[in-house]
Amino acid sequence: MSQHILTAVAWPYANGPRHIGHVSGFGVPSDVFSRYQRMAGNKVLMVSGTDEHGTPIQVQADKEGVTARELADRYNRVIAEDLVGLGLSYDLFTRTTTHNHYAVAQEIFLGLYKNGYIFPKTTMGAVSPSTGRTLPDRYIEGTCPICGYDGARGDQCDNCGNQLDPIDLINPRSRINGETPVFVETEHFMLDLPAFSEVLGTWLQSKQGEWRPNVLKFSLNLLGDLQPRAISRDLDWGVPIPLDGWRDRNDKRLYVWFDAVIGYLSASIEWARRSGDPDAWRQWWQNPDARGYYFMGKDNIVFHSEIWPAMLLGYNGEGARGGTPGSLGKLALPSEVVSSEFLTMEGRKFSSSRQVVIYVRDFLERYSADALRYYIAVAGPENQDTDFTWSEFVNRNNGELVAAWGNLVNRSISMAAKNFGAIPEAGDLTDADRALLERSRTAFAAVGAELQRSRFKNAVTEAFDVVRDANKYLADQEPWKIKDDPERQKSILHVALQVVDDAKTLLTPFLPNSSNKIFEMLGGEGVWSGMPEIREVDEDGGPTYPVITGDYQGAARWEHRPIKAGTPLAPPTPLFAKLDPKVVDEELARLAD
RNA sequence: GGGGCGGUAGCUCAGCCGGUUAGAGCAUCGGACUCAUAAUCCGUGGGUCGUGGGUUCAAGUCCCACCCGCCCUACCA
Repeated sequence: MSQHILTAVAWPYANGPRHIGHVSGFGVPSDVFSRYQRMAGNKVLMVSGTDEHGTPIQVQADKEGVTARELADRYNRVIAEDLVGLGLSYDLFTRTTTHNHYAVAQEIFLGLYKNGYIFPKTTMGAVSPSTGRTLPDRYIEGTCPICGYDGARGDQCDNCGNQLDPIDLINPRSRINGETPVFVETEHFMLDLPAFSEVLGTWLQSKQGEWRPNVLKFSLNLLGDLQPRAISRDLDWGVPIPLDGWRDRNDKRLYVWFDAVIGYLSASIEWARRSGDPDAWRQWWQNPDARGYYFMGKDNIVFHSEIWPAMLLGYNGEGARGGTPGSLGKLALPSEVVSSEFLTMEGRKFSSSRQVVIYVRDFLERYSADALRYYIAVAGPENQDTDFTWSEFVNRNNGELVAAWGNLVNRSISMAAKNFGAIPEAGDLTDADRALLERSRTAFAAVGAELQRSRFKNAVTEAFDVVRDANKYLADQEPWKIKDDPERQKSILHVALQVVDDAKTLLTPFLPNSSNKIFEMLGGEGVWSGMPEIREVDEDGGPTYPVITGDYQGAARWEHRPIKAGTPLAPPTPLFAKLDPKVVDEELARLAD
């Protein structure tokens, strides 16, 4: 039965290029999942984009002497290129600075407002006297009034751990330019999260046994002390507040997190419009059989398991204050929040400022996308923080991708090509032949079940067990020794090639580039698993911007398919590049800079 | 300070509701083979499961305390 699957991928923040820690959290897992779901016959809509509003972007733009818009334009493109390079199959990767996104974000705000879940409140805020801009708590530091530590941040003292109010800091100063902030009254809009604690609790409880326990436990725990949360900011960079008297103010904008999570919906709507059927998005958001899977790193859990669901419930009129759905109609909550832990780098935290970082684009300049995808799938931070080391990367690449899998493909095709020039016919099968064929066939259900649950490590490990068994089979059968019995030799190579073909299917979600090559080597025509591309688009003739999209309706299906005897075979070229162990030292030297 | 997660072989990691001699891959060592990017296959050694208590016939697996690492606590996945 074909199902509608929304793959909602966390929106990368447009303040710099992506490093491999970022893509190990939201990128590769979401793509593996989506490719699998498409192969399984489901209708996948995979959306995301760059998150371009907020104070950090404004601050960095000021620092570089450009406008926030210019900075966002730059990194929107850089990030899109990073993600395309990895082969991430977004149906639409867009951005939050589109007219469409502004309109949808404002519609959600209005729906919540009309249903009584948003209310105004006057608070004291810190303002930078020279720029007139609000200073978020994090951008203020000073002496802690409790312990006397001098480097306390406005929201918390790192020394004694106490939560602080920036107005209490002794000698407060801006971390941006050192000046002393002034505190003024400012009016903001608050999202009434407590009005959702009961309905969120019921909803979360229903996910027991389905979600990863760490995500669920964390989310349930937050329900205890939900507080109203400000969803506006004193800033001129962001989505305007769509109320009379506010709309035209250039000093008030929606809080970046409020608008960013709406991106999942606005991107779905933009995709539908570009596809020619403006209502197509409803199949993923209003169809009771559709499922929505959200992929992110662990620091994002609260926004996806608490705030975004609360916003949807409020828009639907399903919080404690009741209400009616807004003009878009009732919207679906996440089915599952899939969160990754963090990747560390040679034992240290990723840090762009301290050069403890590997950018995706630098990585892809020297190594293949499949090599990185494989490493993240098999050794990534799925259940706990994990450490990326270059020696581990080289070992995995050389020992598993090249020696086990690449070599199996190469030796099988090479022998068959040399001896028969085509896929040979199978004669009578022995027990060993049947056992191996059975092995790869049953792997589809086993690997598929793991992928369905987002257990990528288990999935790729099981798929690789087939590869190991196939190498063992060849070692046992020794087809190179039985030159006097070409019929038997044909059978063995037919079986080996069949299992190679099955394994390439099993590995397609992880290694789409190399699986596409194997598909061609074995005589496949057309596209096996589609790859993404960047297209320049615009909105009603406005400025163009890049989006990631693609046609992913390839031939790939999650099933065994018989190879055709007689298909011509050419001598193969290696699939994966073997790495010289010296690259470990070279890469470590780069880090030490 | 509050909350969450983790600390298992040299390395990177699996171990669901507690149950026989704690697993995988890589690395080490020994052997076999030569179709293949010297790749493959077989065998071998290696861990008082962070520390200290407790519950139990039985604990890596439950409870308590502590140590260490990481995340969130109004914006670095």
